[in-house]
Amino acid sequence: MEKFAELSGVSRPTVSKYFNDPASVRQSTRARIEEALERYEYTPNIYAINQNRRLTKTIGVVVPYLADPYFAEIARNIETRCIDAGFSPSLFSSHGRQGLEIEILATLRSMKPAGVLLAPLGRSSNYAVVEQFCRDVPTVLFDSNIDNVGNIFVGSDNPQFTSLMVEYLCRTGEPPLFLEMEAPPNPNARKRHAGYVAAMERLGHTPRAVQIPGEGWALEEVGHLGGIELIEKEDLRGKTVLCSNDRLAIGVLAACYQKNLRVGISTNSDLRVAGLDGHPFSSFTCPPLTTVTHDYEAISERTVEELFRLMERDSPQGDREEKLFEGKLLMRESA
Amino acid sequence: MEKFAELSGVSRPTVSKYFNDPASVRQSTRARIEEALERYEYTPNIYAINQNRRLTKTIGVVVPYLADPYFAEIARNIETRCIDAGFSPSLFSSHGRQGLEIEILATLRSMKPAGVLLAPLGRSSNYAVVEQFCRDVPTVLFDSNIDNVGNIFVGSDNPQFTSLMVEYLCRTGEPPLFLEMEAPPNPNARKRHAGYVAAMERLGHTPRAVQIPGEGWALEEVGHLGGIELIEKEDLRGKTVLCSNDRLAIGVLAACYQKNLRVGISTNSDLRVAGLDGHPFSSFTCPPLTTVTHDYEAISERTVEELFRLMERDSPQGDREEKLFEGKLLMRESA
DNA sequence: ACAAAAAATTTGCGCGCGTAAAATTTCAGG
DNA sequence: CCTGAAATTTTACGCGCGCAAATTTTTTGT
Repeated sequence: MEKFAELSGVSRPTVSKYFNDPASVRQSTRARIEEALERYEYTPNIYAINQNRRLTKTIGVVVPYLADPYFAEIARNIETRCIDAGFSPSLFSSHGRQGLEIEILATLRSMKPAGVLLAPLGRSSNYAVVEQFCRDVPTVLFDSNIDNVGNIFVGSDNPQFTSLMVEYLCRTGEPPLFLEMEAPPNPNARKRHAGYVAAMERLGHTPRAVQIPGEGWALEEVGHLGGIELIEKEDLRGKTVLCSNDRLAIGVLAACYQKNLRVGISTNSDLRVAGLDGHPFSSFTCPPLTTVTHDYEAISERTVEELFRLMERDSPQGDREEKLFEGKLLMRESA
Repeated sequence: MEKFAELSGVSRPTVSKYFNDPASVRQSTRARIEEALERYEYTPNIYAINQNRRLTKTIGVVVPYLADPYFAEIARNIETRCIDAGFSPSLFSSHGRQGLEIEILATLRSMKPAGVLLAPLGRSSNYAVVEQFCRDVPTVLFDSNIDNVGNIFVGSDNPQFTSLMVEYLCRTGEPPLFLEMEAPPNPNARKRHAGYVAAMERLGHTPRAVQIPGEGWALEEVGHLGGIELIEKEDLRGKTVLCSNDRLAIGVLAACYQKNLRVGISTNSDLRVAGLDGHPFSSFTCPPLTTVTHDYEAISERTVEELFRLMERDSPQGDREEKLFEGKLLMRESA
């Protein structure tokens, strides 16, 4: 950079200024630098830059499980927005492991990121670690809320999801039973459960939640095995099964197929199956899955937006905020 | 670090050595450092480290489209291996865009990574850029091969995939027609096509490949629309459809369902549908998808292994190597 | 037990840049 | 044309560390 500054005929700090904000130098010097830039090609060393800057231009993005299409889609969306805003997103997946999440937060901390978008593991997050992290680094929590942690949470209104679906299902047929994992990796499951119970009671029905065994993120498999087991134990014909999420539902659809049960709303079907999430591939199941979808665009937009707002005001002021987005019912053929 | 070294009673460079490799200092000094570490908590500044090291401990991982479950799965696998080997993987997705891939490679270049695992866009990669990158940075290409670029490629033997499947399909029923995209985002499609034609001819059948319109990475949708169109144009009953990949097949399954065609090997089915890839969710389709699966474990293991080998020998020596893994037939119910 | 070799540690140096303060240039107003 | 404030550029310094060479300590061979 020293040499490059010489070649362009200005001092090194001026060149430094230029790279931080080309508009901060006089038009004439800017022209000189840009001209030299074309002739000598030079790229500032990001490590030297980041070492000296108090805050970098990096934005950390952490999701609990990147091989889940829902998070893959959200991450893709968020990444694009960060890039467009002139930041360099740095993507991490906790792979469902608490230890990794802690490590990632430590790494992130040392990266001095301008901000972090964190979808925590939730139930299996280390509360104290996440809490302290949010206190030190401008962080927007998304997808999974953790009570009283961080300044802001952006996500979906999970009870509303279930409520919406329950109302629809009750209006159009048999009240649903609720299928969920015994130990769901994602804490939203709890809220969906609560939403289910509330909605059923509001409508004058008796809620019935079925817990199926299994843990981890292989949700389709859990749904499949649990579905098989349920079908063998109980005649599901005429009934309606609302799954805690689309991936479980996909597994249940597979189980129904295997057990020769026709799923759908048509008169010659045996039962209805519905999911929650608006999984990217949910419209290609057989039959296409009726579900409540997140507003992916809105959530990722708002998440990024709120982070930028948080980054600007350096004071960790004010009340904790929660921005919840409602889901939209996708009526398809499975229920 | 200066202060910390004082507190632990050794010189700063010794502490530096300790952090680079705890085994490189004497047992007694190591104990002193670790003791001090517990009392004063100190983390080296990664930026300062990376600025001064000629090569960092970073390993770049680039995939063309992270929201594709296949890449998500591979990336997850690879990341884990890198972490276990003591490196910090840095994950990037090109999101299917050439411009982004170029940017990512530029970023990566400035990150001085110890090595890079690159699954290029393929057809729409900028040949010159990728080629030069592989020349400058130890890089293992995977998934998509680019002729004569880089020192090594690790991937699947695509012609063998198709060949294996065609043989199976011909042995057990009607010879398949081949369904593929007009403009597939992934170059492996070409090899699968070639493998299909070769296998069919070898078996004495007339190959027939059907190109369906569409581009980009929304493969299920492309398969779905293309499937619908095909079904409307032609009676598929009694036939066998081999799709260029599982995601297309999932779309085709949806199309069949919608058009009231029963897919499967059972006698009361209308047609058979098969895919290629061993998509993570392919066993949960209705019916479960018959496919040829990549050896995910072996590929990711080998990919990482070869990178480490490449990193050790600094000379960019020798012939270009290609490590191809055979696929395994997964006989399920769809074909 | 002693010299030579090997291993570990320390000294000295510089990496490439941001940033505050000082020096310079530019520009408006009279 | 001159003065002073504002905008811009330069000077001076230090960030936190890796690395090579020099020094010290430990190990090895006889």
